[in-house]
Amino acid sequence: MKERERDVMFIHLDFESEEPIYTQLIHQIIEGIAKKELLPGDPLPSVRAMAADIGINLHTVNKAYQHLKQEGFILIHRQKGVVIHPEGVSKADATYMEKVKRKLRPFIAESICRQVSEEDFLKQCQELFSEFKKDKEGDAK
Amino acid sequence: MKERERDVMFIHLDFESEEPIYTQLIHQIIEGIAKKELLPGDPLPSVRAMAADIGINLHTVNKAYQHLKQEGFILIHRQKGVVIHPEGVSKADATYMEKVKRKLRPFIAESICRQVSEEDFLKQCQELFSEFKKDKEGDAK
DNA sequence: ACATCTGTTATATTATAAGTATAACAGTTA
DNA sequence: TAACTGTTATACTTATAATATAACAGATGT
Repeated sequence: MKERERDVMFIHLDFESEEPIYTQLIHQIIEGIAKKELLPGDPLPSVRAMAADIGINLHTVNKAYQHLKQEGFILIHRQKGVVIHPEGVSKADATYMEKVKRKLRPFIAESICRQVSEEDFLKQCQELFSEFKKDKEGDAK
Repeated sequence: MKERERDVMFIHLDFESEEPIYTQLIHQIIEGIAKKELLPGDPLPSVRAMAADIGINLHTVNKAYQHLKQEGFILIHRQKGVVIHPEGVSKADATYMEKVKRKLRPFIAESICRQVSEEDFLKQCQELFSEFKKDKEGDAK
């Protein structure tokens, strides 16, 4: 077991990573939603509880929550609590797709330099999609 | 014409972006290689010339060059100059593919939340691949 | 020989971002 | 009343990004 890592609930943080903690938190929660481990209306721990659980400062958690709120992933009721957006995340529009494309470009450029075929690259994407849909098997009943 | 932007040769920088300048430089050069605008053996401007052309500090350029050197995109001959790696960039291995997958995961997770179908996501990737191969038409002769 | 170019190294400064540490405020709930 | 909620404010440390000079050592061209 490595040192600077923390696992709490579905949250996995790597304190050694160069990726900021609050960004990791954001991604972990979005992954939870994508995997249907977090459903619309589900409550999230308070900023203090989450901070205490994973051993970081409450402001770092708050920063992540604010970002998630701004992008429509969660709702924050002033004195109630934090919940996954009950009406689901807003669907992708043209602006979002352009953002994705802009962020994807560097990876594809480097992959082309390294002779990764278009087929192999798409295969990686497909594997990731499969990974996220794996946990949806409970839908069968 | 916007203010804080600079276009020199194939290099396009956005000083308003939150993406660091040296990172933008790295990506622009890698894109140039991917598009075959920069071929193995082609010279790159000296750190001072490049810095003067795009109006930034030579250390910022040097930082980008060092990264590109470390990852095998360019060669730096001490008192000669900087050239695109004559023997091409090293091919992708399993480690690189894992890195790509790890970086891709957050985008796919968010896309799933926003109800982007696997097909639509793959289409975006295909469009990017097409974009990079567009400039390869000169191969016909 | 001399001046000019090359990458490299060193030092210093400014600005910004990340993360933490306390503290307090205003509502809610038990 | 006590314990909880998100929020705000202030202060501090650390790291990174970017700039500004300056100098060194080797190569090149005149």
